[in-house]
Amino acid sequence: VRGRNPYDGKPQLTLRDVAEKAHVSEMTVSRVLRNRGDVSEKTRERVFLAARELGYVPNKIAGALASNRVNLVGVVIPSLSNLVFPDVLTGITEALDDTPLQPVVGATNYSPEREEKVLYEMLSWRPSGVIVAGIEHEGAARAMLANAGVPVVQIMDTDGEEIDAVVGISHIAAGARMADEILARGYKRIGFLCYYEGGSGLGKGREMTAEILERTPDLDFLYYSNDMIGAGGMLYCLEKRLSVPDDLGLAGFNAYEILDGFPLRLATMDTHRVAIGQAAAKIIADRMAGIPSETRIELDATFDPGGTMRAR
Amino acid sequence: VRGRNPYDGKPQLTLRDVAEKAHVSEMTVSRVLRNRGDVSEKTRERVFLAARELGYVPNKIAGALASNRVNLVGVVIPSLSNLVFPDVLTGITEALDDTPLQPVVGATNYSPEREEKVLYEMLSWRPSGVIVAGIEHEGAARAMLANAGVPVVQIMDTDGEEIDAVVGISHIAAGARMADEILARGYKRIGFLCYYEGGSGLGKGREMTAEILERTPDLDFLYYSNDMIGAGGMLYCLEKRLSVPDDLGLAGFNAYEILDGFPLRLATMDTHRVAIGQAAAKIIADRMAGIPSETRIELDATFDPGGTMRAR
DNA sequence: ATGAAAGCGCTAACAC
DNA sequence: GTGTTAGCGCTTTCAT
Repeated sequence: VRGRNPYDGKPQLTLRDVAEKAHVSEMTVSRVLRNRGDVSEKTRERVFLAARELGYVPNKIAGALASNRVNLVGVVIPSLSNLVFPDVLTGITEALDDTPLQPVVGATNYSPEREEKVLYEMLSWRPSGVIVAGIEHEGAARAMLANAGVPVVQIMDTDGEEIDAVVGISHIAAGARMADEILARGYKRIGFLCYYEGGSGLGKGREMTAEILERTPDLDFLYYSNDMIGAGGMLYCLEKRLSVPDDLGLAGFNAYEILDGFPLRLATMDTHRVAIGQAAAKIIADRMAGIPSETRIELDATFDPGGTMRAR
Repeated sequence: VRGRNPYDGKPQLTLRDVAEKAHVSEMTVSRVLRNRGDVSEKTRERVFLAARELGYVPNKIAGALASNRVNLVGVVIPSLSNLVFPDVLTGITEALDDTPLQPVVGATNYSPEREEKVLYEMLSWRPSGVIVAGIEHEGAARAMLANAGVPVVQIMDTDGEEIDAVVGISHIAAGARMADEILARGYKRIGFLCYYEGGSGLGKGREMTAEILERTPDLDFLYYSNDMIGAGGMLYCLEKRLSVPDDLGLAGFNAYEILDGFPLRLATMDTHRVAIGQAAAKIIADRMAGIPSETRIELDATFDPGGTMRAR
């Protein structure tokens, strides 16, 4: 009588099926399968056997509705193609690994409208918490997060006002630190190259570097908005036999591990993305466990001069 | 009386709340919010207004339980850090974008035990379909997939027996094709370097290349199991001023876009990962729509000699 | 065009 | 240690 998935051939197995086979009540089966409450070793074994023989897979939808508990953590990030975010996810996964919580990822493709939609979808599954990239949320997105009724951790950037909790680095401070280092090493004419990756970062880095050096040949430092375009620039400079780091210094941002193995190590700021993911996930796990937690964790980006900045 | 998420302060808004505010039945609200059935324009507006003013977010858990319909597609892949899989996901997302289906990703970290667990978790949410990387599933994983009762699409490799449907390339054929090309270009002493990425592929490629050339200096071709270690090897060879591609040819596998911008374009096979994702997702979407679909889609990997193989 | 009733599969609470 | 009961918030079905 009731709706069934159009594709579905056989009806799904329920607790009742297992209960009948094991000659116990549904409740006992439920207890065994969740390791909850006291069940005698004998019944426990009978139930496990029955469940295994039938190939029973519990229905989490029903369980979640009944218990009002959904052990999912929504993670809303711009993109999986940007190397930054898989790193964050690694940290989140690690931190959640010894909890019952599981991450569920949604990508916004850097579009605020899409972010709103993804958030709405996420929240409609009533997750135990939400981790969302960025601190500048406004309008509907901010309202949804503020009214989510679950822990909300904004990550990556701490320069702004958090809705609930925030974990990240101050990009302003990180930029200032890099500027200090550049000046302290005696570079004077500094170019800044900024590109939000869509296609190949390396190729774009080459292009942009060629262009800026043509336009302004007397620059003695190039600061790139991320390591990938920075690495492209580096390859270009090496090919043109420019003297790096003496006549021309280079620096990127993020410390991508993927670039280990390049001819020169690019100067960069390590933004500790794995640690950010870990800390964010820990906040949610702690809140679920009733442990009070920080609402603002500001990590320090770590400067690394690599081989593309001269000594100070 | 009933359980509530321990973190939950305020009770969640229900259809009932919206219904009361709009002076209609829950049923009417449900119809309006799902665009289902005939509702007069006037009530429709009243309902939307009430829902918006309250900030109502529907509870998908309840909806899914009642309708036995979950518009999620489980995607089980080894890792998000391996560049291959974000590409596949891009394709999946694209293909699902104009359907009600949404992808949900689980990572196995190349561990069969973890894959089993991830699959079990996925299936317990009763998704509309499953896309899983790899065709060699055995034991519990195979049984779960075979009995899932929903479309199952195995992706990447087609060399094996599919459970339900399969989309990918024949890695055997791709390897044979590359071998043909290597031989046709007159290379004679061929080394094969294989590494499943964990850390930096580039660095590993350098190391392995140094090692194999030391051990066997008279090789005239190096075939890498993937582009990333191949690119590392290429950087090493260029630094050592080896004559590529004349004295030493190089080839990788996968055609990573991220490498565009390297000094030389590495010879490779394009494995069409985005297309694989698209086709896999389309199979599931079609099945949901009742459209019969292929159960075996074998794409041809495309050979690209790049700049690291001499002419034939 | 709208409403009433039943129930999806499971779990919290309580009884025994 | 085990069973009984009620009900989570929604959608299906059927009645009006």
